[in-house]
Amino acid sequence: MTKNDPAQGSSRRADILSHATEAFVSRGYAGTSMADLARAIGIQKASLYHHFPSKETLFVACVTEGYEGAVRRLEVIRTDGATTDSERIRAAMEEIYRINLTTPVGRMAPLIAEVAATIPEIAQAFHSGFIARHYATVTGMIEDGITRGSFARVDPLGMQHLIFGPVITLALSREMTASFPDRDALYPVDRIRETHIDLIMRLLTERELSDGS
Amino acid sequence: MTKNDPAQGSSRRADILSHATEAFVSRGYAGTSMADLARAIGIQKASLYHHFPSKETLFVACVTEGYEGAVRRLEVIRTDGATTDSERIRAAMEEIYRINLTTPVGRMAPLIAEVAATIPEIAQAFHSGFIARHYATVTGMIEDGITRGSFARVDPLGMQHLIFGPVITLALSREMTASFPDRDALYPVDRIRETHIDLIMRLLTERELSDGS
DNA sequence: ACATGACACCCGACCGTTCGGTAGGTTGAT
DNA sequence: ATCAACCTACCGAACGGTCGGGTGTCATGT
Repeated sequence: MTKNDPAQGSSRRADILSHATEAFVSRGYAGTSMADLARAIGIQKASLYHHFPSKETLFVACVTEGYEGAVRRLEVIRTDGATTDSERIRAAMEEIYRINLTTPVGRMAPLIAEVAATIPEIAQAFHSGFIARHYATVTGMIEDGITRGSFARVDPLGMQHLIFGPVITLALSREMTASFPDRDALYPVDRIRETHIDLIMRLLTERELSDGS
Repeated sequence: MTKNDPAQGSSRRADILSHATEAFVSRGYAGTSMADLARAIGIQKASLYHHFPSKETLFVACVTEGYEGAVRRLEVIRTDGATTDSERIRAAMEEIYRINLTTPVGRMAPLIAEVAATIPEIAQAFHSGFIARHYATVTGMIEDGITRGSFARVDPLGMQHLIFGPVITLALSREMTASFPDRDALYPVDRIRETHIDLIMRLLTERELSDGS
């Protein structure tokens, strides 16, 4: 009958956000009900509405408050002057793998696509606040390397898709096969990541090749 | 009051499937209601249940009947003996772009991930029926090329992710930004595809490089 | 030291609406 | 006469959201 969490002050909000993010990411927006969510947290539905005025508001909070840290960590890697261009790209790619495979942020893209038609503002916010900044940071690192002569003159846009595409697709594939007993054999993260980084580094540091045809 | 479509015979089923696929793909499984779907098609909800006994059955039909043609077309490209290994890879990649960007099949992966927990059979079917066969075909083409000496000795698994990842992510990105006025400028399909193919061909046909470090 | 009231937090019960699904009848072609 | 195709009308359950009220905390006035 007493207050559930007297020692923690207002950690309820963060508790709700983490549970809601996990639920939205794994079951979709429409597939997540406020009643189920409240049950998972261990409070009543009306208490949920005390912290967030609507399901949509809760969802927007999950998305926007989820990516801030991830964006900043990648931007820090770019401005880290203590390493070489190649080492920075490698560190950035390892961070991108970490974000997309071990945090819910990387599994949010399908979620945004699902609600983009009904909540257009969320697609704009996610794209300008997370994706565009993520892409711009990596593209900037590549352009830095080209300017300094460390990298071959590749198309930064093409490289951007070659760097992010496999990671995001891998996160989606693992999400889709989460229940498979042989998931880790089908999608071995460490091997795929190392091979991926190796191939990207080859393209970035190769000497100019003669144009094929 | 007369029959709606007297000339078409039993095209209603195909009509339902195409409308349902589009709805599922753009609004998610839970976000698609049978009533809305019936309204979009122009029939009553009970008529929907005349053709499909349940929402889940309809969904499974959308998925399984959606990828058969796509898989076969790619397998035909592999066994086409009239072209070189490089031309086959190029043709396969163009077909992969076409499938993922102009048909609903390419946008189904997030959908499968959404329902994987509640309908486990669908994830298994989609993975073994579509993804695994798609991957195996491309991996096989690469191994063919390596065996014949046309390609460098790359890791087929790594190349597989480098080939499919950017395409699937591009389809997802364009889905997510469908309402943006500048979507085609943000994600210019033709330029991204050509650059992607070019980079893949470079990796496949490059002479052995000295190992960087 | 103590009463007081504002406040954050949470609850059980309930609202109107929509959900997936069903019952039973009508139509039109074979 | 039969039967696939389609209809109107309806069901119980679950949905997002609201209501009035209960409880513990804390700053304040006396």
